[in-house]
Amino acid sequence: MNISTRFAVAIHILALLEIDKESKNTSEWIAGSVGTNPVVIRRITSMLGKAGLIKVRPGVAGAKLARSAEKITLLDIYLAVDAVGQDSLFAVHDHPSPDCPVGRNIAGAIIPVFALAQHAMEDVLGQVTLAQIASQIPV
Amino acid sequence: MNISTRFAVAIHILALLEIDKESKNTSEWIAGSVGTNPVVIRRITSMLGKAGLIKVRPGVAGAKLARSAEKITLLDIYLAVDAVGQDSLFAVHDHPSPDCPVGRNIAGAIIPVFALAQHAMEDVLGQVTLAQIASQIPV
DNA sequence: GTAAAGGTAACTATGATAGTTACAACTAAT
DNA sequence: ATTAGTTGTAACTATCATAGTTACCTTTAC
Repeated sequence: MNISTRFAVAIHILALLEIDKESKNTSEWIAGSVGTNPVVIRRITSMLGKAGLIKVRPGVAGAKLARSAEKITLLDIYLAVDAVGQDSLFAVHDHPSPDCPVGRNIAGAIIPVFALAQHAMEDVLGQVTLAQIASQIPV
Repeated sequence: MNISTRFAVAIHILALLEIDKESKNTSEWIAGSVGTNPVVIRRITSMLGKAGLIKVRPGVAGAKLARSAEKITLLDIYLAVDAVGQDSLFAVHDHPSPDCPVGRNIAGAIIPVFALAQHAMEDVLGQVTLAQIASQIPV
């Protein structure tokens, strides 16, 4: 079980926008770099646009970062594309028995730990900027 | 996208074995507490047994912890049930273009960050023991 | 030998993902 | 104003993991 490539593709798209400011960066062009279908790209750029990370307009070719790459973290991207729902990285079974002490209390015991673990992961993402990723890509 | 309930159910099973040492703890009994089918339980106890966390024997009712609950962390359980493959919490798209600088280098730029993030999450799990979980369940 | 239990294969239903086609809506250029 | 190019999005498909279920073999205890 893993987090959708949607997240990795979103990072790819934004890195491309940061680095290749000359090209038109249409969904078709981006799709070529990512190696997928333009609709997949448009689905993701639509989410990135709604989250305010990029500026896209219907009918007009290309997309642009809405703010500088230093001010976009991987966590921003992760949240934008809904990579993992809030506190839902770990699923918990739905119907433990209310007649058993363990069944009654297990969710309460593990959910806080799951939340801590998820937040630890997200904190790492929050400390890495798009600029840092882009800086590792030679022009 | 989230991590299978298999992990939460495994914790539930082990907590039950720790707390309810009197009952026979057959797969059917455990299934009642978890609220699922006995085969689902047997699938998981089989994995826990192969990982050396519990002792189970074909034909003989019940399962027992193979070592004390203080010495079993949630990370041990997570690894036992293969909740997430090694360094595979985050998926990366397969076919970026080798003709594009971003396509060529994006995987190398993000995979180390993904690994750090996953490890941060796993570290939290490694710091919580089964005994701590069990202690939160009133008898 | 028999009853009770675990181990496991096989099948189904469900849900998320990713790819694809199709088309409406929009913009810019002429 | 028309047209070409582009985005936005719905709809459909294929694939995969999960979880539930039935069935049956094997093993153990008595």
